Amino acid sequence: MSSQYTFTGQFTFSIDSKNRINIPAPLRKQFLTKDKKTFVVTRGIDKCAWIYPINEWNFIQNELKQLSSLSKTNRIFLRNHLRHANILKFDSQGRFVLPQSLIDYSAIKKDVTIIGVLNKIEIWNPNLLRKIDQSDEIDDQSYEELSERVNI
Amino acid sequence: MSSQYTFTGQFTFSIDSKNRINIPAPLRKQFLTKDKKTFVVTRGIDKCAWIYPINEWNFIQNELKQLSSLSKTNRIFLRNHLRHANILKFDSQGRFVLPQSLIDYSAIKKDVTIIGVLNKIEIWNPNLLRKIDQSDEIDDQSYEELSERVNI
DNA sequence: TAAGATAAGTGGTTAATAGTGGGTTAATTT
DNA sequence: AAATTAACCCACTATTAACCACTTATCTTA
Repeated sequence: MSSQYTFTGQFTFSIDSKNRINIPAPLRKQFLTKDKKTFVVTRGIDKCAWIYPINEWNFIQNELKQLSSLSKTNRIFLRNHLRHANILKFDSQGRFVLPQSLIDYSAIKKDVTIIGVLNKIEIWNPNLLRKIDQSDEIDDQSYEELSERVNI
Repeated sequence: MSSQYTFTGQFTFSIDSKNRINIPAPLRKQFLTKDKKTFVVTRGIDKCAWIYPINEWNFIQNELKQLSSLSKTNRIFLRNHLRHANILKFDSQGRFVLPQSLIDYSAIKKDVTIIGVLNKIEIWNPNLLRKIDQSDEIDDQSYEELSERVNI
């Protein structure tokens, strides 16, 4: 079963003196109906924070349970993805406080860029994202491979 | 399954002081019956904006959901295709506001040329489109290749 | 073909919502 | 018990969305 969430779009907001971040209204709306206001923030694979709605996270946890801890790669992967996961809610204004460890990991200062990526939301330092934009171009070979799996 | 939409034709309209663009009536009619007034505007591959009716976009989204974020190529691809996608509705007059980021990307000033391209609609800066017209001629070889796949 | 009626394109005003900032109290923690 | 953190509340401003109004074009019908 695929995700019921369809986060899209990009927004640039600011983080305030109490480390609160506002979730853009278009994204926030999807939370209110489906699983109230609970979600999980954790480390992204890139240098950003990932936000999953709680029932999306539950689904991912089930996927992770399939991985045997006999494999070293699996052990490392599991550890790093679970230890930084924080279960949070947002306040009556639609904001949440981003844990200090994730602020550090994502190198977030004053402004944040928030991106909807279907089943999750990414929180970035705008400058870092811009750098990634320029360096992480997809080469033709990768596009060729993608084209065999995705038809858009 | 091929698309149910058949957008065709070219129209030149103006964008107003509030960044609103009117969808030409002939194109607009196809929205009203099939999926109300919701659609997605995003970056075209060329320097223009693309509009997809929402259920057309849902089809694309389902394809994208197949891609795992463990792959770096997939992450980049997903991010860059979803971040510029805005889910919008048009107002009671049949207009919508084009997000600033897409105005910049498409270099749109005062006038816009709106083109129907089967399952999507393109929004262009008229001058840019004219330039493309002149430079982007299809050579004979490419036509030969096309002829093997499309019978018109 | 002329006149009325309808629809289409454009413009502006008002009301609601979203983003941001801060303060006060309750709850933890040390 | 003091200090730090979290929850809750209120408030200001800017942006956005809903609403109304006018002009031009197109269609209909006598």
